[in-house]
Amino acid sequence: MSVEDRKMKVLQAIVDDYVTTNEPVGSKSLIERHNFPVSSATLRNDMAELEKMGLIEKPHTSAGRIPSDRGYREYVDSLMTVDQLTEAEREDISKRIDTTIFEARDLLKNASAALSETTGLVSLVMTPRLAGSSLLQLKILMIEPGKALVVMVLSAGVVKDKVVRIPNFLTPEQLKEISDSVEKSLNGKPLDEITLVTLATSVKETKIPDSLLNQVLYETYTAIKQADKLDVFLEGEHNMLKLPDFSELKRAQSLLGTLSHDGMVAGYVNEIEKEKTGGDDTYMIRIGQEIALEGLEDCSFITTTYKIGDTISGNIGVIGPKRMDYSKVISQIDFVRYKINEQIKNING
Amino acid sequence: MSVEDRKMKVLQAIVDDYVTTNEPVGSKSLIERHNFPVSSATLRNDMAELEKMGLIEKPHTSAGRIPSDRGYREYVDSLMTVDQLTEAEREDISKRIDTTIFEARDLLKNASAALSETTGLVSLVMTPRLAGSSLLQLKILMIEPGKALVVMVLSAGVVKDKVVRIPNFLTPEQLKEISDSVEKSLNGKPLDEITLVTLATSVKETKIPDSLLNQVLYETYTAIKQADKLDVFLEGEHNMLKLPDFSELKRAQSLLGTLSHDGMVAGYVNEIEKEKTGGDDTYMIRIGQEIALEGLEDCSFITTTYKIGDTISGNIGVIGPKRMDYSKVISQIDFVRYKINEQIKNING
DNA sequence: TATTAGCACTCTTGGCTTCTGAGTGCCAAA
DNA sequence: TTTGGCACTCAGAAGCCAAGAGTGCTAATA
Repeated sequence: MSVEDRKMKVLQAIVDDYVTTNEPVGSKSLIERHNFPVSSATLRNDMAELEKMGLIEKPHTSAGRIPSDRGYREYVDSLMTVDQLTEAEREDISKRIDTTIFEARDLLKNASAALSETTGLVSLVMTPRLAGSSLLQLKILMIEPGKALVVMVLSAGVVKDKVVRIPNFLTPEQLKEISDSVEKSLNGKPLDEITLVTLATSVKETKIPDSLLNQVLYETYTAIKQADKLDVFLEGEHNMLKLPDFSELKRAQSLLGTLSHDGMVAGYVNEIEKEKTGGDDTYMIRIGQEIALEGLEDCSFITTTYKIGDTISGNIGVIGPKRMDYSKVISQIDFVRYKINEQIKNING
Repeated sequence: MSVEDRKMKVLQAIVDDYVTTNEPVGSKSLIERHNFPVSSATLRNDMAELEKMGLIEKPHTSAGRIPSDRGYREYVDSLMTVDQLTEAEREDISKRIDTTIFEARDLLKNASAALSETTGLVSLVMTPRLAGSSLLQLKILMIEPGKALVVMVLSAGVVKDKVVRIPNFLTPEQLKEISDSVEKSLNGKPLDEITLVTLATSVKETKIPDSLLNQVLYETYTAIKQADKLDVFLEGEHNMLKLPDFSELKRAQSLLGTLSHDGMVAGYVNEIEKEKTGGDDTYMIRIGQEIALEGLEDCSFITTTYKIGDTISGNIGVIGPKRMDYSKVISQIDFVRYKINEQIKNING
């Protein structure tokens, strides 16, 4: 084994040990726990070099080493081995997923809960990105005078709806006329290509007075626009309090404070998703300082993609301390993702 | 002022002081802050008696006194004066409430956020209790073969829907036939009086084969039953970490752990709502040990009722430390409740 | 009887010191 | 390049002490 190889083994050992013990790891305990065929003095030299390379660091002079953000990065990119879950672990996750759920949103919530429970971390699920999916049906139903329900069916059978205000004296027949023309002309159009103008042209031939028409169109438009809004479910925030990493109240405060702004988190996940290079089944991992959200400096994000049909996708993942068992967590996310995909196929098939 | 009266004044002063300072309050500082026309020794005697009565207690021998649960109860029931919010405070809350929201659920979420921000505590909003409200419309819309949307309009214009599975080869016409008969016969019926049998009799006269019919009926039934499910929104859990009352990690852990089970919290609120004696605009206050939820021994619940129309109601309130400014919080809840009621009237009117 | 001054006693809190042990860096030898 | 050895560092635990806030009790007083 070359010296370089050994240094990497040392880094790997440091990460592994630190993740399990949460104690800075020193040369002596490293020798004890792993069977390096060299002395502690040699490891000390290696560690000094790893530190020079910026992969590990000391909390203070006379302490052991902990991985730096770059150290974790190296570990995740090159050293870590992701192994399969055991049958029991798979079984455990499967049990938590309710196979009777028939609506995507509920399914995602359920999966999120399952993920947070099995990892003991914060789980994160983004609702599907629908902007690019197309409108297959659109119905405007009269609820009562002045109030209607816009129901949209999108690609892959996703259903969205919204209650809207309409002119009081619009009759059900008029509404149906509008609804039918809009549906006819928008059918198959991607959501993000629909504009107020598209809508207006679609009803040119109806005989309903413009003043009435306009409000209905505008409300319908907002309903369509709202349909592709991204929601995020965060679950298990309280798990973070159990971790020694957040036993300092201030850290916990700032972490949970930030996580409470789910819009910000959603925005961030969406952001990094755009920068993603690999395929749908790869992982986005963001470590420590790489995360551009206040209060998450000591955290890592791991997210991946689930799919609804061929085109629609969303994200699922976890937020945990930098010091987490990346390998295990990744395989857990992977299995949950697999379950989601499977069940969605089930629903749509 | 009689001796008894003074003792109550002393209790009141102790609660007030303790709420603001979070320090056990002693006889001397009591004299300093309030102008009791007696000496500290007299107050010491009074305090000894209040302690005998179980209204205050000592954390340890040589500390000041803090209110006991019963002390808070006495304070809340008889001593506290609830005063109006200032114009600025009202203004602040009003600003946080988005008046463009048109759907009850969103409105409630928004109000919940507003309440949590202004109180700095955890806000709690229950979705409306719909079990007793009646079904005004019911439509089953075909989404794609095998999949339909059940849309229900309830009293006061509340809309609920659910995607359900239907037999693959059921035609839109058949579905419409079922939908129409069901709607016709259920029209005006309270949700909780609808059973599978009611549904079955409503479609007796259709010519659709039973095998097809049964699945649709069953799914419709589950949709109706699911419509009156109570949800609860908790917001601002992270605020609790800022309070000195939960600076001990263990308390914070167990509190947030329990709050993460929102089903349990919802169940509990529903429970105490049933026991409620006063009118709709009264407050339910539960203090410390009175709360039958693990981890909330140091908390108080304050809830009240908002209304949708004349019959439908739900709860809104906060969860905070026992040591909170009851008077202020109550007036804040009250104002948010007022805003909700007002805006719902707006929507429905 | 209700109130008050005085006093001895209690207990937490915060500051200080000391001690211990794990860990480091470096040097000289193998 | 590796190793044994050694002096040095520093966080954290343990122990100690003094200060301060508060109490209960007693005896005197209105």
